[in-house]
Amino acid sequence: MAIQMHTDPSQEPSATQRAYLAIRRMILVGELPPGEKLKIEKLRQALDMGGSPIREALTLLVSDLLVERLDQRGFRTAEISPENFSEILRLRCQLEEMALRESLTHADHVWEDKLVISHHRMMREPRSNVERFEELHKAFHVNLLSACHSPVLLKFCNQLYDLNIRYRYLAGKALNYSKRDIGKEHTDIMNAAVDRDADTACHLLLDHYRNTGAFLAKHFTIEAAE
Amino acid sequence: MAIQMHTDPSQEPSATQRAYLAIRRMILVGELPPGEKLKIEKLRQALDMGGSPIREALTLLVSDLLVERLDQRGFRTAEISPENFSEILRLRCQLEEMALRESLTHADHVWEDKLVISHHRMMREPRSNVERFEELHKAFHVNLLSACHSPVLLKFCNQLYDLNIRYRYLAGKALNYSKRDIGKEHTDIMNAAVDRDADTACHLLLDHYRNTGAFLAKHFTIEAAE
DNA sequence: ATTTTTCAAAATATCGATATTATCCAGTAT
DNA sequence: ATACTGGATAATATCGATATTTTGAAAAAT
Repeated sequence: MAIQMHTDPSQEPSATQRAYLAIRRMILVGELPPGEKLKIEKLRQALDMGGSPIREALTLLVSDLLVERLDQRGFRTAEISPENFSEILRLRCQLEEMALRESLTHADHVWEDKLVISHHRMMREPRSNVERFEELHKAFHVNLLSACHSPVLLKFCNQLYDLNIRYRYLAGKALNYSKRDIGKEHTDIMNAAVDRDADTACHLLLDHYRNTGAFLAKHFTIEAAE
Repeated sequence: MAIQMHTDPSQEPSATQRAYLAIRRMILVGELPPGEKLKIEKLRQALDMGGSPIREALTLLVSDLLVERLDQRGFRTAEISPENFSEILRLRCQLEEMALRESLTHADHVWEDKLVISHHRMMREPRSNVERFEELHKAFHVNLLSACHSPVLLKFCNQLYDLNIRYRYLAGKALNYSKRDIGKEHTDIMNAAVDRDADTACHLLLDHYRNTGAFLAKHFTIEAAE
């Protein structure tokens, strides 16, 4: 997360913060399609604020690789491509494996509790509420890595996670994930993690990512061929 | 780098660009010490421009982990710590190894020429001109990895490189690097890379980083104990 | 003495207006 | 027709001013 979060919920967020979260969401879920020009004036009106917080939010999104900045020519949402997708997947597997292994070596019972709770919440949420489910799904994966003592690595993983989730949204709801039992995959990962079995946990996690990746890649190539 | 560079040098850079480069430099070389409050008004006067480009530059620097943003309480330069330093070093070794191996598998003669040239320029530059030397030193290391087809990974490596260089500047000019022959280390790395000998090149590169790292870590602990 | 409250000074965040710069299209020349 | 040029239009980048918010210190209360 590029923005510092409030710990005090009574504080209402700054305009920049609101703009950041709103635009970020719109890009992730595909309301703002890849390559779309982001006109300050339009966003200004849509979010009902001045130009400064919009510009600042967009600048923050540049660092998340969700927005591109063209000097003197404004902002646009990041382009997508099969190469970019496979790069994200590859990097994600490598960095998350590092993070997961380190997380498991430091994992204590507080971590374990958080993990179990986030797993439970995710399993309870109906898949129909897509955005809410994705939120809980992300929370589960973040918690898995959360005992890793490397904030920079976690930041990278987080960024890559978001970039990947964007591709998942863009692929559309058409994703029934064929015959996979996603619930079981998560449960197995959690169990291996709770057992501190790093090899198994990493293996399961990366398979989980790669299976989804292969599925999405197929989807994109079909779409590109049409 | 977060900012889009101009390919056309006739264009003069935007105020934001100027501010970004200037402030970034000041942080890297230590003119703006760690944890320093970055007051818009002060920077505004120092760089002779309005507040907007300053804010935007600072926001870009947040993504580089060189500046921290505290919602409603402005900006400050990132703090340093021994933990942060060793994290940077560790991550750098892991990511640069990945990048170097991939770079070497794709390395062609254009890459090789660029590498040799940047090595030559670095070796010619007197160490007395610190900032200029560091620029060339960075160019050499960037070129080593430049054939890697993973822009995101390269971006990460670049960021980590800058974070590390900052620690080197902060440690001060007191660095004579004891008995090491830095020039030879670079030449050896280059030769292994030109031979496409990934194992040797990685080994030498990581030793190069770890030796400097150990040296700096010693320096920091001495300083912290004083 | 320590904590709490209050209030002024300082700094930030944001807005609206303006100066700059890019874009697009019509008109002209080839 | 096609390629270039000029100028109107739209969009961006930047500024200066204002509204909020934080900070720090003095006064009041425990």
